[in-house]
Amino acid sequence: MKPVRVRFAPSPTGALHIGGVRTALYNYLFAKKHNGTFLLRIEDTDQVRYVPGAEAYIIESLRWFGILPQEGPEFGGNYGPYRQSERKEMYGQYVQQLVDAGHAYYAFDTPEELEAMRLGNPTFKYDAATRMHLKNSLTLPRETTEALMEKGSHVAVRMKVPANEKITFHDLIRGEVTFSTEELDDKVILKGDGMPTYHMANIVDDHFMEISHVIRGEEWLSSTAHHILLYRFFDWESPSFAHLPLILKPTGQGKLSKRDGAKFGFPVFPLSWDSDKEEDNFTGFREDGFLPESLLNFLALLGWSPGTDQEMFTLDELCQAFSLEKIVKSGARFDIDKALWFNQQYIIQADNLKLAYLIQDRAFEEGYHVSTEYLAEACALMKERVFKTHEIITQARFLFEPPHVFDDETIRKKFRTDLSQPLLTLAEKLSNDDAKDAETLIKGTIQEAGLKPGEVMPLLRLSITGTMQGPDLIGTIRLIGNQEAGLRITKAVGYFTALLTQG
RNA sequence: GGCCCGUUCGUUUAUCGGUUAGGACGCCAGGUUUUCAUCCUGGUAGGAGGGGUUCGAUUCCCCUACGGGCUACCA
Repeated sequence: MKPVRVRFAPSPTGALHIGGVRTALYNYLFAKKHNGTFLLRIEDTDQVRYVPGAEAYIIESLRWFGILPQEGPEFGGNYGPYRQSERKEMYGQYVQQLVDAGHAYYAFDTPEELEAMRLGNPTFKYDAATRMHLKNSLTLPRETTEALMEKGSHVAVRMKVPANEKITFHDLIRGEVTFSTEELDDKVILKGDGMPTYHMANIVDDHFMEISHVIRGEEWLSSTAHHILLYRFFDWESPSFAHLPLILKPTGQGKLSKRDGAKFGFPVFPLSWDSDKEEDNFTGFREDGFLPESLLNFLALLGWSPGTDQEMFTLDELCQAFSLEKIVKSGARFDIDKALWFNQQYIIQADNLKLAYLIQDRAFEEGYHVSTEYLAEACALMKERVFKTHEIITQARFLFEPPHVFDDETIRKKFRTDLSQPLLTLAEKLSNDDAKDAETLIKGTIQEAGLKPGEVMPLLRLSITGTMQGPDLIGTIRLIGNQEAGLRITKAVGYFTALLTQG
C-alpha cells in the first residue's frame, strides 16, 4: 500500500472560497486519518487571473482553521517547488515527450478564430472529427509548421484524444464512471504563453509529488477522463479519485459563489478580503464573529456524516471518524442557521478569557476601553445568548455604557409614582456602598418597602439596561458596580416620572 | 443542445431488502428562568413520479421529471 499523500491545490485568483476550505479540510482529515501527508500546491498557471496576495490569504486561512499542510510553499518539503509557475520548464519537457510520442500536436488556431467558429457552430469541438480540418501540425506541411513555430505566437499544444474509446475509472465516492472519447475534446495542454493548462500541470505534479488520492470538487469529474488519458500516455499509474459534492446556494440554485455573500447576507470567505476594487471586498467569517472550530465542524458535516448521531466534533475527533465512503453524493445547500447554531455551541464552550481576547479589538473600536478581565466577565454573562462573538458587545452595550434609550412601553406598564421612592432609596444604598452585595441590598429594599419582586425587578432592569431582555440582572450589577447602578437608577427614575406625568 | 453526476422531513443527514423511516438545525407548544437567551420535555414534517425484480422495496434495475456539474489557450 502506497503511503497516503494528498494535496489541496487552489488557484490564487482571489480569496479562498468556503467550498475550497471544505475541500482542504477533507484532504487534511483523510491524510491525518491514514498517517499520510497533506500538502499545498499553488496552481498559478493562469497569469491573467493571478491575484497578488491570494496565496498568502490561502495560507492564513488554513492557519486560522488549524489545518496547515506539511509541505508547500512556505512549508518546505522534498517535492517542491510547490508553485506551478516555478515548475514551468518541467511541464515543457513532458509536453515535448507527448508530442514526440504522437499523443499531442501543435495547434495554430488563434483563440479568436476558435471563438468565431463556436459562434457559427455552438457545438463545435476541437476533436478527432474536426482536428484534420484545422490549423495544426497534423494538417499543415512540415515547412509551414516549422515556420509558424518559428514565429512563436499562438502556438498551443493539444493532446490527441483517441477516437472511439471508453474511458472508465473508479471514483471513491461515485463508483464507476465512464466517458466516451468521442465526447472529449483535444484539450490544450500547453498555452500560447508557454504555461501548461490545469490538466497538464495537474497530472505531472500529482505524479511527481506522489499523490495517492486526488480529493477535489465535483466540477473536475468531467475532465477526469482527460487526466486518465494523460496518465496512460505517460504510462504512469494514476492516483485514486474522489470527487466531492458541491456546496450549493441556500436556494439550491447553483453552487455557492463569491457574490452570494452579499446576496444572502452571510460571509462565504473565511477571512475578510480587501482589494483595490470596492466591489471585490468581502467580510470573512472570522471578522463576522465565527469561531474557526465551529465553522470547521459545520463544514465537515456538510457533505459527510460519521454514521452516528454525533454532531459536535473536535478536529482530532474528525480525523479519527473521517472516511471517504461516508461522503454524500449530492450537493448540499449552505445553511447559515445551522452554522450559527454551531457557532453558538462553540462560544458557550469557549473559555471566557479566550473570547475576551477575540473581541477586545471590537470593544476598542466601539470606544469601550475596558480591561480584558472585565471583558471576560462580560463574556461569561453574555455568551449563552449570542450567535457571533462580537454580539457579546453589540447586544450588551449596557455593560459598557449607560443606556441611551428606554423601552417606554414597559415603563407605562410597570411604573407607578409610588415606586419611585423605593427605587431612589435603593439607588442611594448602592451608591453609598460599592462593596456590599447588590442582591442583599435589592432584596432588603424590596422587603422594607413591602413590595413584591415582580413590581420592582423589571423597573430595575429597565433602569440599568434600557431593555427588557438581557443577562442576569444581579450579575450585570456586580459587573458594572453598585455605584454605576445607583447612578443609572436615579437617572432612570427621573425619566420614568417625566414620561408618566406627560401621559 | 451534448455528456457526466445526483434525487429521504423546509435544511442537513441515518438507513447498506423486512424499521412505528432515526438524529440535528429550523419552526410550534409546554416547563425552568419574574425578562430575553440557555437548558429540559413534547410536537410538526420526508422516501420526486411511473414501471419492473422480489414473498417483501426508501434500499436493486429501467424510464420520466427535476436539480447540479462540465462543455475556454480558467482553474
